[in-house]
Amino acid sequence: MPSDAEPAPVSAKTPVTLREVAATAGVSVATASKALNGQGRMTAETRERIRETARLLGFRPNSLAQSLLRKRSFTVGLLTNDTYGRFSLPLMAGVSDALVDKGVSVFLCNVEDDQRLGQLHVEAMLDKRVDGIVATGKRIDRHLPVDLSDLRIPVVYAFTQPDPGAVGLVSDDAGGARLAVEHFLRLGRRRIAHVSGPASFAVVHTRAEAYRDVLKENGLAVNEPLLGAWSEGWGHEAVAKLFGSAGREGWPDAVFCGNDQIARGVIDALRERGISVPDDVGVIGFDNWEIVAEATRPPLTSVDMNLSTLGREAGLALLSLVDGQPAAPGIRKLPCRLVVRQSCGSPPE
Amino acid sequence: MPSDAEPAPVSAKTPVTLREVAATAGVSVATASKALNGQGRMTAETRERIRETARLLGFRPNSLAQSLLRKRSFTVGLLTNDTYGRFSLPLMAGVSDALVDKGVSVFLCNVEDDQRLGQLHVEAMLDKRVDGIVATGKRIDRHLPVDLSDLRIPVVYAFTQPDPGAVGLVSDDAGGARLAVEHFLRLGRRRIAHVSGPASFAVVHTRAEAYRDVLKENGLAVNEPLLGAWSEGWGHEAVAKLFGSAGREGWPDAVFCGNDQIARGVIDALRERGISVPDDVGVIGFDNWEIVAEATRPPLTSVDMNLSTLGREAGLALLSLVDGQPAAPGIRKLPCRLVVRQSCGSPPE
DNA sequence: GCGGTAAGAGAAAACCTTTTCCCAGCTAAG
DNA sequence: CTTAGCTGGGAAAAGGTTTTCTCTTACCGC
Repeated sequence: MPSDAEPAPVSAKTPVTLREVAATAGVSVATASKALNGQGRMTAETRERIRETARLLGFRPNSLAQSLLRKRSFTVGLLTNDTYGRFSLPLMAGVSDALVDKGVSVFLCNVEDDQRLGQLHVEAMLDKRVDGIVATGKRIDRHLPVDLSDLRIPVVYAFTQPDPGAVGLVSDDAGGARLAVEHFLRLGRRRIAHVSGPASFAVVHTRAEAYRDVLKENGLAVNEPLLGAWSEGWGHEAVAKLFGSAGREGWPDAVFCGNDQIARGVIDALRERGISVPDDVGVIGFDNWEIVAEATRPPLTSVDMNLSTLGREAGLALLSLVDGQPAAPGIRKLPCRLVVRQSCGSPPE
Repeated sequence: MPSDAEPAPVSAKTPVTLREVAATAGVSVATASKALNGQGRMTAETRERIRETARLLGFRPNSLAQSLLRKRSFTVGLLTNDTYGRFSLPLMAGVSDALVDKGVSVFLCNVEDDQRLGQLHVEAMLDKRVDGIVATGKRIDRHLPVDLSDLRIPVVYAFTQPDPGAVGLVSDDAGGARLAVEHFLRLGRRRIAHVSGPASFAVVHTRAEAYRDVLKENGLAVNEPLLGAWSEGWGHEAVAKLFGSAGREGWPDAVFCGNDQIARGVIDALRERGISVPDDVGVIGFDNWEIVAEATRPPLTSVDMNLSTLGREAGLALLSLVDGQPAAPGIRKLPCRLVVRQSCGSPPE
């Protein structure tokens, strides 16, 4: 059979089964299976011949059959209530990236804040025998609208409130805030204000606390943080409060903002008042939302929560749990990083 | 056995099989299967007894086994190269929403622009026997870095360039642009400018064409569209070009922008020049990116591409393809809608 | 030449469900 | 009483793979 090197029919109309490979190679399915998996004992030639046959036929094992037998589906579920938000995006991508290399696929499950939807998705995942679940959300201090506490499969929580005794990963918000305030200090700024979001968010207090701590540690006066909304509008208002009164000498020379939108509002408001950023006042944001941070004038220095890494770590943690490695329960905090742009000025040489 | 109504052990440590249900109910697995699926013939009591047993035991059929037999996995893949972007988000959510009700789960596959990653994901999906694939991207005029043209499963393209002869869904950009320009006309504006993104994008030309058409149809002068970047910065520059020269009488009284970021730049730049929006100039954006549109001062009227609906339609189209309904190949355009805020003023009573 | 051993390969069970076919028992008609 | 027809339910195959067990053959040392 002088066949010219025919390419593997990678997209044959009907999938080729192990049975066919075995028949073509003239062996039993058992032998074929072992040859392809590197199991069992056989002559090197036999093994190679079978492998070659499989390659030629474009054989790909049916995952469903494998999963059924191995009790391992190489599939995990990703539960989120923030499908439209920007936090879960890098997180989801991180999870997916970490897992695709190991042959694990990810089910995307958007539950909004709907109990029924959550139940529906969890049941669908369980039926499909996912190996584990990553639960993620838009707020560190809120639960997803589903109960994952008593499942027979491992669950990892990322950027959402974990059940007690579970494995959780969150960003180190306190550390992130520290990064920002200490950056200001290194640049010689001393009158540092903090403008943040609503008091109902846990991160607002975590960051505010860290802000106070750093100032105290350095013997500086602590201004009570201004809490409001996560919006540009609040940034404008906050500037009015901070820079409205009295003489220049009472004004802050730095504003640490709870997110990038507030920071944007602050920068715009300062410009409208003729106050220069970064010459008169330095500004740092939080989230490092590039599309905002790069559009402010000047571009905004901001704290990045490394959500993509967080997702990646969550994926890996889940995987090792699935493999039976016992993971230390509790919340693990992953460091943030400061992305320096031009809203703080340069350090004195 | 006076058992108190014990709740179904919904999360038993090991899944209950049909075999166990059958044994408990004292029938064969065949009968049990038929009872639960409403197939076969048996006394109503038998059927009910089996169902009750299954409920009590918390039986849930193993999807893997079902899929293997039925050759239908109730699983589809969602391929995207825009995991970080905001276009695919609502789209993905739409797809997922449309399918979860039918018991279909969605694999999230982020391929970036990486051929290898694309190949990897497609093979993983094929191995897992997905019933079909939705391909989506960040640009209507670009291909994903994978070849889906010769798969044995149906593929639907949404918001990305489809292969010839395939089913594709995109937003009606021309219609969207029309919506914007005609809105201006209804408000009595006559000197309408168009500021858009880079010429390398197909949508830029589609929208510009529609812009010209509407003006011509109404016997108005057509200003050549200003093409630049998708950024706020370009919005500022464009304002300098449009409003820098000559006397007020040459200025536009409306600017239709290619996206919301440009629109934001335009609005900010106009304010800095003391030109009032909407009194002197109306502004309309494109994309209806709420976080931007609601932060402009005044809030931005914008064209929404209904991406969520697009995703939903794509999901449903794929499903009917999977069910063997032949779908008309070619590109289907879904209408946009205009979301009116305050950047254009009110219509004359 | 014989017992022992190891290599090479296959048969069959297992995973869990669905579906087709068949059987036993009963009723009613002839 | 025989036969046809129906009813309720079970046996078994199918789906594709992995794995354990078993079998055959050949080789080695004595």
